[in-house]
Amino acid sequence: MEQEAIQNFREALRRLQRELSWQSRSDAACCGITIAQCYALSEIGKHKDISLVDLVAILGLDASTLSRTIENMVQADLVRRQPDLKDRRYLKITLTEQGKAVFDEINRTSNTYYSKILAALPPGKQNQVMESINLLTRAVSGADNGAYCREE
Amino acid sequence: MEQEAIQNFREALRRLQRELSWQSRSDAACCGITIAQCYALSEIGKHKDISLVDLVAILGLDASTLSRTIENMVQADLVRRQPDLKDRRYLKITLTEQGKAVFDEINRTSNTYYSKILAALPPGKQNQVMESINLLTRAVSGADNGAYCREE
DNA sequence: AAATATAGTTGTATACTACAATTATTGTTA
DNA sequence: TAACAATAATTGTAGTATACAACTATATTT
Repeated sequence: MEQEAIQNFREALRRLQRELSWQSRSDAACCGITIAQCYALSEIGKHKDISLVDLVAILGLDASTLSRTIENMVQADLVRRQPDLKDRRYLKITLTEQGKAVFDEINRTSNTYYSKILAALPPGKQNQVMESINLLTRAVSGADNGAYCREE
Repeated sequence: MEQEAIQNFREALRRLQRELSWQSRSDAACCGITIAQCYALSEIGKHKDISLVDLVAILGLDASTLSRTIENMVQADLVRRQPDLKDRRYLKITLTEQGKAVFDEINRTSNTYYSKILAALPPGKQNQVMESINLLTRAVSGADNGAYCREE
């Protein structure tokens, strides 16, 4: 494979990554919450009722990290924590009314934002870009991450 | 625009973002440095000689944040800080020998990694994906971020 | 020469993150 | 059934990231 093509590919992905992370930061900041909270909130909102350990699996964080994030969100009256009566080791994490409001707000502003991006693409390219994103995601997640590190 | 297409687009981008950020973390972790250091190191390596304020502009961070990151990298013997004799307000930040070694290491493993991703794309789709990434980056950076926030 | 601007550092505060150890609950097995 | 093992969650500890505000040193402008 040509080195130059790889370099370009790498640079292009990094640029995209930077733009997207910038967007994420704005996304959260605009709703008065942090990024970590925004991600957690989105997942909780999608599931209505989720345990900490399941959330950990989705978000790829340590349980202790997420436990504290949730604690902060409880303090901020965004989510509730209730023991699961069927198995009292588990929690049922749910959105409060205010949490739902923020969730809706995020969805609304995000949709507005992403529709703008779609509209900013050259006409007739939306489908191609959409397909490419999915192809790329598959390729990235399928790449052998284990072999990426070298032994020390 | 159809709500569903927007939702799919948003979800797809978030998935991609998650995969990419995971990769970045591995990338850095494999070289024994942090992500923030990895980004800084890459830019310093590309420029050979750069001031803190220029680095701030590229990375989009606060000067105080980056000042401390650089301080840590000096402690780790990855970079050097020298006053610019032409204008003694500026620093010349350069890579040490060890910093160069890490820089090369990052480039080597990154190129290996990205070539794997390219190879994992369906044959004949590489160009389309590459084009799409660039189109997308332009669209994202061009989207009116200022109007994204609502007044409080 | 004084006022202003710029580059960088330091003080302070908050958040994110993970690993290790701990508690409470449930499941397994002897 | 009683001891042991596994699981869910929290807390202790510590490093890093981050930004805003205040500060020092140098350079530019008026």
